Amino acid sequence: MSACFSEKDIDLIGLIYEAASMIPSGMVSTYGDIAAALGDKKASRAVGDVLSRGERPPEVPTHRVVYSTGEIGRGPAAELRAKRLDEEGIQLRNGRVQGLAAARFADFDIEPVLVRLRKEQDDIAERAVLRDDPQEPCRIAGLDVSYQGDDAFAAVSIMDRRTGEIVEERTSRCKVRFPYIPTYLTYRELPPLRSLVRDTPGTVYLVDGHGVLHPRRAGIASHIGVALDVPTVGAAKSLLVGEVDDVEAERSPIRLGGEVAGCMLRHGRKAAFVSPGHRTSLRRAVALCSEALQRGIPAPLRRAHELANEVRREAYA
DNA sequence: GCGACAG
DNA sequence: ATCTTGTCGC
Repeated sequence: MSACFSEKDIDLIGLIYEAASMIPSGMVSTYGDIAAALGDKKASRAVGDVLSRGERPPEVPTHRVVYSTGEIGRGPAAELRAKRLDEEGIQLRNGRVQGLAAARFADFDIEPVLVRLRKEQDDIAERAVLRDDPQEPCRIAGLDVSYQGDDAFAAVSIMDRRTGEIVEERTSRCKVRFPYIPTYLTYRELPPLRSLVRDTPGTVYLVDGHGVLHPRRAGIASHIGVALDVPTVGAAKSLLVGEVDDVEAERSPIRLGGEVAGCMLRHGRKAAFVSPGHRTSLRRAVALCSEALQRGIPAPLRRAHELANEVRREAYA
């Protein structure tokens, strides 16, 4: 059907390695340079995270990537980096690259993949249906992911709406190939979650993240809903975009772009930020989360979170 | 010191 | 999200 959703999962971590490997000896780049080459300078922190991780291939010249100030950081790792840069003819002084402009490499021959992903999100937003399915949901599923380095452990926990009992649970495990980047959460968590989502009539999926409360109105709940064609609701623990009308209230509308896009459900200090994902109205999204709310978190989400943590701990015991 | 954008 | 000891509170 829609070919744009069946493309292979993006290996952004591999692309970051590729980009860093393009920096010639004797030159340096900044984390922001690589992020910009990949299509979004906002991803510079993620680039830094990936290049600092212990799991990276040893041949990747991570020492050639520095802060925008030219600084290389402090500590034992920086000592080694300074040594390698010195061997390559880079002048350092007080832990900072001298003449950064002259030694700077930014001509990366690589696809700005994040630009393409933003376009895909725009497409998801256009396809998202913010009206209720005719059928009233009888089961509420919760989806969550936990991590151990680049190992992802996902879980789904399905609650019967009448009895409140958990009637089905499954888990999955896979390697992560996309770092956490705000507004691109889908590309990190969809791969581990995909196999847990079934198109079962009467089941609505609560996702740990936002629906339309997203800069492009395409948060992970919207994305999963449209891509896998299931009803979804976003329920996040903190806000990404939008403004809460009354933070003090137990329940308050959240405005985005001049309209009410979501709702805050507060329970003491904790709050759930709810927004529709797909095939669900804001009204129903709030009703579902509200009735399942347990200490500030919808029960199926809490259970999925616990389950994902359990399998992760078992795997690393 | 300011900004601080889900997990 | 994860890293982590003790600490605060019900």
